[in-house]
This record gives sequence, structure tokens and C-alpha cells, in this order.
Amino acid sequence: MTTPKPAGTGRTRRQRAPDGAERTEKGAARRAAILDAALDEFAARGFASARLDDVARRAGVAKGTIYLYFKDKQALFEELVRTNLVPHIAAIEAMPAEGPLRARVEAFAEHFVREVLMTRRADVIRLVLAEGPRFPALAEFHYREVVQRALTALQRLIQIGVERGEIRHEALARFPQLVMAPIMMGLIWTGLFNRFAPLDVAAMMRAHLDMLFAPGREP
Amino acid sequence: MTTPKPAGTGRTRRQRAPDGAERTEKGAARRAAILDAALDEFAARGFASARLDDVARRAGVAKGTIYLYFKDKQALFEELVRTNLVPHIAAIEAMPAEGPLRARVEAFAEHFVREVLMTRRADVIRLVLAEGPRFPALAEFHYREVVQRALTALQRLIQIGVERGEIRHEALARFPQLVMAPIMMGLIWTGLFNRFAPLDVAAMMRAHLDMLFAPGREP
Amino acid sequence: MTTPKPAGTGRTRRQRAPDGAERTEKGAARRAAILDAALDEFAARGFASARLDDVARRAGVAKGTIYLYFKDKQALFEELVRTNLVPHIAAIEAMPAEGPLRARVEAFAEHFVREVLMTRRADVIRLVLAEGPRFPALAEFHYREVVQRALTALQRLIQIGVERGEIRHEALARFPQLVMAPIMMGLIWTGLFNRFAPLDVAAMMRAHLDMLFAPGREP
Amino acid sequence: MTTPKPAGTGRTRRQRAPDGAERTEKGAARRAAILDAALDEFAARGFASARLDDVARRAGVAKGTIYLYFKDKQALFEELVRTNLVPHIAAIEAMPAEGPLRARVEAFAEHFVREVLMTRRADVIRLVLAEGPRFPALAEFHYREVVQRALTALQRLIQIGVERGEIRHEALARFPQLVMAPIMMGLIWTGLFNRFAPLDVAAMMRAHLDMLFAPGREP
DNA sequence: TATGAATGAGTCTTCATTCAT
DNA sequence: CATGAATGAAGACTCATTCAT
Repeated sequence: MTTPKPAGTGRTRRQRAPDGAERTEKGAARRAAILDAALDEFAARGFASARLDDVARRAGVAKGTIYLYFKDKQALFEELVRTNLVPHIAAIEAMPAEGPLRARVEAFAEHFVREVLMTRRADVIRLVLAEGPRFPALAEFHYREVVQRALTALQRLIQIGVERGEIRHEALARFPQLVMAPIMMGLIWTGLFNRFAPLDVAAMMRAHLDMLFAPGREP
Repeated sequence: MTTPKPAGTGRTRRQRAPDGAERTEKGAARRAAILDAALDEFAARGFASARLDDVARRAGVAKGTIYLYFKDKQALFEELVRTNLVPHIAAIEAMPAEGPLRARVEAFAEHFVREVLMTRRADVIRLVLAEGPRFPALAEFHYREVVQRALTALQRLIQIGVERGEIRHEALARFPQLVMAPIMMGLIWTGLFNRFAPLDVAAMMRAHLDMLFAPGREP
Repeated sequence: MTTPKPAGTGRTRRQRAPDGAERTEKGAARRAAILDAALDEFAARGFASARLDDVARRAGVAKGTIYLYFKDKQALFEELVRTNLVPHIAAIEAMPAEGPLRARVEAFAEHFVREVLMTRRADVIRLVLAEGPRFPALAEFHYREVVQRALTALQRLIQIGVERGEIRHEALARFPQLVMAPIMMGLIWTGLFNRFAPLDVAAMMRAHLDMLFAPGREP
Repeated sequence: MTTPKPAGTGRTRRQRAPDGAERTEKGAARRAAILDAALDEFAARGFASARLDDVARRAGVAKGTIYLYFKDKQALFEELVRTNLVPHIAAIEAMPAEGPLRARVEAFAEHFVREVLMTRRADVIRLVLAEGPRFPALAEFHYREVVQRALTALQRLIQIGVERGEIRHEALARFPQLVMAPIMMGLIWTGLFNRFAPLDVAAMMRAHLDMLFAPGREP
């Protein structure tokens, strides 16, 4: 797949005016280390039960240092969610607009599986699912900057597919979520049940796309 | 739909030896009230942040009373999850085995949507998704008693459909999760994003089934 | 002096709806013990440096217990100030309205010296002086319920004295603070400098009154 | 009034060996800026709650810089108190020794009101009152270098007044505090209650002096 | 059984102080 | 001399759990 990866893996991009420490190279690295450690801890224990003490230890800094980079626990958590996925959405939106539809949708899905599902970014999404209800602002951000943008891109693709006759199920254009559903299912499954029944999400997704692109009955 | 509801509404069935209080009628009612209140609180704030104080207040009992019925917070939480969904799985397994496949799968889905998705039981599933990683025993229980049983029932149905030629996509038999995926998507969506973009899960599910049961090209 | 002491020494009167623990006898005693301990700690270290841990230890309760009776450190502090002096103001206002002026003003001053200056209540005033600027609501309360009421009572007395010709300095009616000034000076002095130069506040006050009531030049 | 101001504005005079930084012109200015900022912060929040961070920001230096000029927070605080009032005591002691008593005491009081009460130096005294109990060395210094010297000067004046017959109340010589009491009252009042009931301290002081110098009954 | 006051371990957060640059 | 990032000790506050009544 020719995913135009954004420069850098993204975890530590900071466009906003640096809020305290971190103008320096080392500052940025520290901020990144903290976010990184925080992701691990939040993913493992949930927002409420994660201890900043552990985040600090894991990041190799003192407890107080965290507060040089983030206002408080919640700000750290939100920053985590805000910075990890957006770059990949941009990548997805920038995917090449030519070629057969099936290939493009496949590329879309594959990008998602490879670059999100199989990385620690999956944990970010799991965190949004788990903690979203307690962080409405975060849920909204995630919706607007991730979900909506991804679904809109997908919808555009589907529309073309429907027009070209490559996709028979026109309802898909109304429910682009249906394309993503198995991926979300995979996300959840791998997080919860993989040790009981491993699930080959990529294979499942391929089967799913086979259905979506199934040729209809000849007239 | 002809959902064979199990006797009772299910929330507080307890087959096991009563754990302390509740031999009496009132005891059972109290236990039920506590579980009920706990579901509300856990759903609203998550396991770690829910306060037993609030559970008690909501249930109309004293804080200490909770400990007469449940060993501790975790036991209350696990009991909640263990008792709420299983009866409905039994109902699903018991669904009539005749009629056209499409109708049967539809009934399956509709039961799920109506009896789970649109009730407070959806919160139980959301809780499992959110808290499962911290409660492996619970995740396992949920897998074995809910997920696996539901998927097995579904798989049996699909197999028949494939054999009868009503379902063309044989891969569905390997990935019965594909049938459930939109429902899970709906569960998540309604919990997180409904205020931004309401999703008609039932309609989406119908569209999804249309795809699953799409007649193939004539040979 | 015939100070009509209000029933009880006042420290633990609570008229307001008891806010949590304390409906019981023991509850009230505990609340009192905490307030008592808090006065000691706040007086010794100031609001910011006093540790609730020490307050709890001194009161013989656990740290958490304080929070059953008071919302937080500040509420404890404010309650302390609000409850300790007001009863004595009432006593002062209720002082008998007959007799020679000099005797009445003397009684007023003596009451203040004996019942406030020489008791731990003096610390309450010192706390108001020291912390008032950080607790405007408290300063206002103290002004309205203590200072203003005391000065108004005093002013009434002075007015009578002026009318009867027992007090020649009419300006006193405009500046009743002048009567209290030496007492405040004594309050401060005993708190800060007594170990270097003990000050007999009562004697000083008598000298002061001698000035106030000094007979004028014969015409 | 002809206050013989000591050379310089006084705030940052240091006779002692410079503690580290400041041999240079700029060093002295910085030290002064820090002391100045510290007075503002300590006055506003009290010793314990004042943040050196804020002091540094207000002084326009980095936090670490404070430690080049002062050993620690407490040393900064003590220095503040030690340097701000003493020059004015010297001025008071040096006040001209001729003229009518009343005028001289009036000058004394006026100097105090104008040069202390109505300046930021009043905050220094308020700080001593509020924090003295926690800084015994400071309280002692303040007693010896400010209070005692001022009272001694006052006492000398009073003694002369008594001898000359200008002051009838001989007790004043034993309690020179009585002269200062209204000023202290004014200091406290303006700090705490001025917004509820403004107090004209100068007028009050004049009334007070009228009493002190009231001519007695003719023999 | 039921209560709810009491406990105290556990965490976030602040801020004086240090120190590498 | 000056900086300001980093540290970590200290303290307010919460809340699951216990237990006397």
C-alpha cells in the first residue's frame, strides 16, 4: 500500500505554542516520553486508576515534571488523544484518488489496520471508547477530527463506487459506518477476547469487502 | 418479534446460594435495587470513579448495606455484568428454528437491538468493553457466556443459510462477527456520538442484512 | 463584674442544620474537639501552614473524620472564627444599662479583657487580623458581627456619657475605636512581645479610661 | 513635616557584607527589585502562601536568581522586615528636640501616619503582626529595633511633657503604647475593614492627642 | 439485618530548592 | 551572575471498607 505517511510518527508533534518547558529539543523529547508513558498507563489501567507516579517513573522523570508539560492529569489524557490519531486521518484523506474503487477502499482499510489497529494507537481509540462519556469535549474532538473526517472520506469513495456501479449496495453511502464496523469490532475483539479466540482482523476485513463489492445479480 | 422472554426481567436473578442477606423477599428486592443503582453509577462514571456512596443513596440503602449483599465493589460490579446479559443469550439460543433464514437472522438482530441496545443492558456491554481489560475474569466470563454463545448460535444459522444457498458469502461462517459488527458499531456510536450525529441503528442493520443476503449473480 | 455569660462557653454551639455526622451527642462533641484542635493549630502556625493531620491528631480523630464535619480546611477555619466570638458580643450587648458611665465602660472593657484577651478567643481575633485579607468573607463577617456590634454598643455608651457630661471628649463618639485601641494594642503586644516586655493590659486600660473620663478644667 | 530622610529611599540599604551577588550597581538594583516584589507578594498572600515564582516574575528575574541574593524564602522575608522600618525609626529618633510638646508628639504621629501607615511600609508591620509568632527572631528584631526604639523616644517626650505639666496623665509615661494604640488600630482597620467603614486615621489621631493633652482641672 | 460514623491508605498537586547550562 | 527545567517532599482530600450500635 502506498500510504503517504506524514513526516514522523506523530506522537510528539506539537504545533501549539509550547506551554512551559519544551522549547528546547530535550523539552520536546521529554514531553513525548511523558505522553508515551501516559498512553501505556492509561491504556493499562484506565484514566481514573492510572497513577501519575507510574507515568513519571515509566517516562523516567520526576512526578513534578509532568506538571511542567501538562496542566493536570486530564490535560495529559486529552492531549494524548488529540495528538495521536489526527495525523493519520490527514494521511487517509490524502490517499491517491485514482485506481479501481475496491483497491482504494482496501487501501483505506489496510492503512487503518496496519497503522492504527496493530499499533499502540489502537489503545488511543480504546481509551476514547472507554472514557469518552466522562470527557465530552474529548468525545466531540474525536468525532469531529477523526470519526467524521474518516467517514466523510469513506463516503466520498463509496459515492463514486455507487456511481460507477462498482458498489451495488447504495445504502452504504448512507451508512459508511458499515465499512468501518468490522474494524471497530476487530479493535474491541483484539483488546478483549484475543486470548480466547484470536481473530484475524485483516482476513475478516477482506471478507467484508468481498461482500461490499459483491457483483449483483445480472439484470 | 416473538422473543421468548425468560421469566422475570432478569436483572436480579440469582441462582447461586444467596450470599448473605437475602433469603427474604425484601432481601432480594434490596439486592436488586443495589444492582440497579450500581449499573447507573458504573455506567455514568466508570468502575473506578463510581462511588459506593452514590450507589447506596440511589438504591435507598445505607452504605454498609451494600456489603451485606456483595463482598466488595468489584464483586458488585462483576455480579452486575454476570447477571444482566446471560438470560438474553438463553432467549436467543432458544429462538425458533424454522422459517426463512433472512427472517431468523433478522429476528436475532432485532432481538438484540430491542432488548439490549435500546435498554440499559447496552450499558452493561459498554462497561465490559471499557473495563474488561482490568477484569480478566469478567472478560472471560463475558466471552464464554455471552459472546461465544451468541456467535455460535449465529454461526449455526449462517451455516444453514450457506447450505441452503440463501447466503452466498461463505466467509460469513468463518466470521460470524461480521453480522454483529454493525450492532457493536451502533452500541458505541449511540454511547459516544449520538448527540453530534444520530444513527438509526435498526435501519443500518437492515441495510447490512441486505448485503449479507444479497443474491449473487445468476450463473 | 456581672457578665451575663451566655449558656455554655460557646465553642460548640451549632444552630445551623448539622451537616453530616453530628446529630448525636457524640457527634457534637467531636465537632467541638476538632474546632478546638484547629484553633490551636491555626493559631500556632497560621492558616496555610497548619496541617489537618495535626489537627486530627490533636483532636484524637482520623484525618478523614474532619471532612465529615467540615467541607474543607477553609470551612473549618471560617467556622472557627464565626462561632467563637459572636456569643460574647451578645453578652456585651446585653450588659446592664444602669449605673455610672465609667463603671459601665469599665465593665465593657473588663469583660473583653477577661473573656477574650486572656482566653484562647484572643487567638481567634489574632487569626482574623492575620488571615483576614485572604478571607474577605470572613473579614466581612467579623466586621458585621463582632466589630460593628461592639463598637455600636460602645458608641451608645459614649453618647450617654457625653450627654451626661461624664465624658468631655466628644470626639470619642465619632471614634469609638479609640476606646478599644489599647485593647487591640494589648492583644497584639501579648501575642508578639510579651516575652521581651510584659504588658499589664488591664492596668494600661485603666490608665486609658482615666484619660477618657478625665474631668475637664473647671469653668 | 521635615522628616530627615536617610540617604536613599531606604528599601534596600545593606550595610552588611553583600550576600553574594551585588557588588555591582545592577546587583543592588536587582536585590531591591526582589525585595520590593517580595513585599507585594508576602503582603497579599502571607508568608506561607506567597510563591517565589510570583516574586521572581514580579521582580523581573528568574526564580533561581532569588537564591543568589537570599539564602531562602525565610531569609528574604526577614530581610524585608529588617530593612524597611529601621531607617524611619532613626528618622524619628532624630526629630528636633525643641518646640512645644504637643507639636512634637504630633510630628511624631504624623511622621508615622504619613511615612508608614500610608505607604507600603504599613504592610511590613502587618506582616510582622501576622507572621511574627512563626518568626521569633524577627519578632525580637522588630521589638528591639522598631518598637522599643520608637516607644523609648516617645516615652522621653512624654516624660518631658509630664515634667513641664503639659501632660497631666502621668500614667502615659508608663504606657507609651497608649499613644501609639490608635495608630495601630488604624493600621489594622485600614487593612481589614476600610471597605465597610472607612476610617480617617489622621483625624482619629488628632482626637486622641486632644485627649492626651487635655488640660486638667485647675487646682 | 441495617445503619452511617469513622478510618486511613492512596493520589493528585504544589512549590521551595537545586543545578546544569 | 543568570536562567529556568527538574526534583521530590509535603499536604489536602477522597472513598472503599469496617464496625459499634
